[in-house]
Amino acid sequence: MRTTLKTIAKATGFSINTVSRVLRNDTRISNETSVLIKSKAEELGYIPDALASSMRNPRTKTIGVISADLSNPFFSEVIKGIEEKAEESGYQMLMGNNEESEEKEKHLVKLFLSRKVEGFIIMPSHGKGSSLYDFYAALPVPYIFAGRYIDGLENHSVLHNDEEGEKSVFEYLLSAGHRNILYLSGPEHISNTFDRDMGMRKAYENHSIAPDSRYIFHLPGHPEDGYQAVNTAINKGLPFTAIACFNDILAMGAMKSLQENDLSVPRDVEVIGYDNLLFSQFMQPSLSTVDVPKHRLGYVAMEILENHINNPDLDFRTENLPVRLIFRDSTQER
Amino acid sequence: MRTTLKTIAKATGFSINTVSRVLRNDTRISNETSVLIKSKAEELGYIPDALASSMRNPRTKTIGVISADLSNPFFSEVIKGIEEKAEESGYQMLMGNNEESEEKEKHLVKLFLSRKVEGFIIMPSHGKGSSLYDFYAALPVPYIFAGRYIDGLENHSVLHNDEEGEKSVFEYLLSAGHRNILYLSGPEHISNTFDRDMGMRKAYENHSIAPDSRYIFHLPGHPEDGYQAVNTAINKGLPFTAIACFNDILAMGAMKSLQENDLSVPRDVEVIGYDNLLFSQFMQPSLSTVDVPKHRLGYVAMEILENHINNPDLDFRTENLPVRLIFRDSTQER
DNA sequence: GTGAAAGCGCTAACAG
DNA sequence: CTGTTAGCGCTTTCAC
Repeated sequence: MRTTLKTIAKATGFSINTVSRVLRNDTRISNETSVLIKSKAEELGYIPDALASSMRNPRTKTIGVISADLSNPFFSEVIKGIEEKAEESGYQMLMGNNEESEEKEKHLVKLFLSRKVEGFIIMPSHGKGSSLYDFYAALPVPYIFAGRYIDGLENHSVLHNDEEGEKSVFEYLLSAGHRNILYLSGPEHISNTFDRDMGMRKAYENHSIAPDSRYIFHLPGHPEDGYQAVNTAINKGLPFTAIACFNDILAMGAMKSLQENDLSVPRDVEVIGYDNLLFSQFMQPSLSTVDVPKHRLGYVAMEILENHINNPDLDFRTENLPVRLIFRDSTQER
Repeated sequence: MRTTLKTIAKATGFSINTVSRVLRNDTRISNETSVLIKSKAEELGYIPDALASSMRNPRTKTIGVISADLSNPFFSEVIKGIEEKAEESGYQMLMGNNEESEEKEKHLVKLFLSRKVEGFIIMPSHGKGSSLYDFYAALPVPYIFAGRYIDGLENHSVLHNDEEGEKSVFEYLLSAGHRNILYLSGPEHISNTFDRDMGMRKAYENHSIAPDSRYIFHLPGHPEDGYQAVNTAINKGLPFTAIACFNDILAMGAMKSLQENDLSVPRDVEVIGYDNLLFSQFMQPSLSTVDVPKHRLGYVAMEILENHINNPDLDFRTENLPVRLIFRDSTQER
C-alpha cells in the first residue's frame, strides 16, 4: 500500500488534517509536531498525490506546450526557453506535437485541458486562415502563441518581427545591387511566411522594383527543398546572384546545390538564411542570417503566460521581439 | 461553473453514474440513452476531468520524460521517437530537463511521481559512478534509460552499441594507416564515453598499438570544445592526420579550426563524427560519421516501457541497437 | 438498463 | 495548536 496522509496520521496519532498542514508548511503547528510528522513521512517514503491535491486546489502548476515538431532545432530552442522559465516558476510541462495538423493540435489541447493545465504555449500549425479561431477564442484558460499568430488572435502572440527581419535582408541585397534574387520562402499557411513576404515586398517597393514571381518559391522548409529549388532554378536557366532563405535549413540545402554547380559563395552568389541556428556559424562558408531570439521567445512566452494565469483579467497584447541581420562569410559584406 | 457529470445528469434526468457509463462507452446502456447523453454532453461542452478519474482508476496514461538538454538536436530526435510511440499508445508526456545535474534529475523524478506517471524514460545526466543507483533501484514504477546506462542498472537501458561504433571508426582509421589520431572524446561521467573509449582501445589492441594519451581529450561536447582542442593540438605542434570525434557537434568545431589553419579535409586530415545529425550531411565537406538510430531509440524505449507498464512482472533487459559508420566527404574512403 | 452509496487522497471551513 | 466534517469529480460495487 502506498503511503498517504492517512498512513502517517495513523502512525503518529495525529489527524489527517494536521499531517496535511505540516507537510504543506501551514502555520499554527507546533514545532515538535512538525518535526515528528516530517520525519515519519520521510521514513515511510511519503510521496504526495498531486492529483488528489488538485481536486481541491485548482492550481495544478502544469502548463501544456504544443509545438509543430519537437525535433526541429528552432522549436527545441524555444522549448528550452519555456522550460527554463517554467522551472523557475515551479511549473511542469505537458508536451505534445501537432505534426503540422490542426486536428491533432485541437485534440491535444482538449486532452491537456482534461488534465487541468492552467494555460498553454502553442506553436500553431496553421495561422493564416486557421480553422481554429473559434476554438481558441473559447478556451477557458490563458494561451500564448509563440513565434506565430492566428488571424484575429494576434494579441495572444509573442513574435519576432518577421516583416522587419526579411525587409532588412532584401534592403541589404537590393542596395548591394542585386536584381535577380532567388527567394526560398516558407509554407503559405503560417504567419511567418506571410509577414516575411510582406517585408520582402516593402523592400522592393522602397527600391521601386517589382518582385518577379518566378524568383519566389514557397517551400515546406527542409534541406532537400532548398537543394531542389536551386537546382531547378539553375536547370531552367534562371539567372540569379543572391538567395534569401526562409530558414537556415533551406540555406543549407541551397548551398549544397551551389557547391555542386561550382558556384562560389559569396563571389558568384550571396546567400542569407533565417533563424541563426547553432550550426549556421559553422557551415563553410559560415552563413549570414537573421538572428531570431529563440530561447528568449520561449522564456518571454512563459513569463507572459504566468502573468495571465495570476491575473485572469489582464488584457492580452502582442509582444514583438527584435531581430537582427548578422553578416558572416556567405555575403560580401561582413 | 464547469460542466461535470453532475451537470449533465441534472440536465438529462439520469444519474451521474449512468452519464459516466455512457461517456466511457460502458456496456449495458440503451442506445437511446447513450445518444441523448452524448449529445447533451457535447452541447454543454463537457470536458472530462482526467485528474478526478485517475483517483479511482490508477491508469493516468502519463509518462515522465527527462532529458539532459531539450535543445540538443540528438535528444530532440530521441524525444520525437518517444512522442510518436507514446501518441500511438495514448500516452501523454510530462517533460523536464536535468541540466546535467543528478540533483535536478532526482527532483524531477519525485515531482513526476507525485503526478502519478506510470513510468519514466530518462536520459540520465550521470552514468559512471552515479549516486542515483539506490534511488532508481527503489522506484515504484518502471523506467527505461535511453542511450545511456547507470552502473548496475544496465538492464533498464536501450543503448546504441557505443563500443562497436567507436571501434569501427578506429578500425577504419588505423587500417588506413593513420598513426596520429586526435580523439575528441566526451565527458567522463556518462556511459557513452566509457564505452566508446573502450571501442577505441580495442581497435588499437587489434593493431597492436598503444594509444597515446596526449591524443585523447575528454570534452563536454560543444562546438567550441572541438574548435579549441584542435587549435591547442596545432599550437602545441602535435602532429596528426585524422580526428575522431565523440559527436558531430565537436566535429563541426574541429573542422572550423582545420579550415582556419589551412588544413584540407580529407586530404591533410580525415575527420569522423558521431551521431549523424541532420546537418552533418550538409557540411562542407560533408561529414563521415557513425549513424545512431536516434528516433528509433526513443520509439523502442517507449515500446519497452509500455510493455513493462502492462506486465509489471516482466524482467528488464538491455536492448542494444546497431550503429553504422557512414562514409562521406570528410574521409578518403567514400 | 439504471440508480444509490461509498470512497479515491487531499484541502478548506469551522469549531474548540 | 489541533480535530471534525464535508466535498472536489469521478468510478466502482452492489442493488433492483
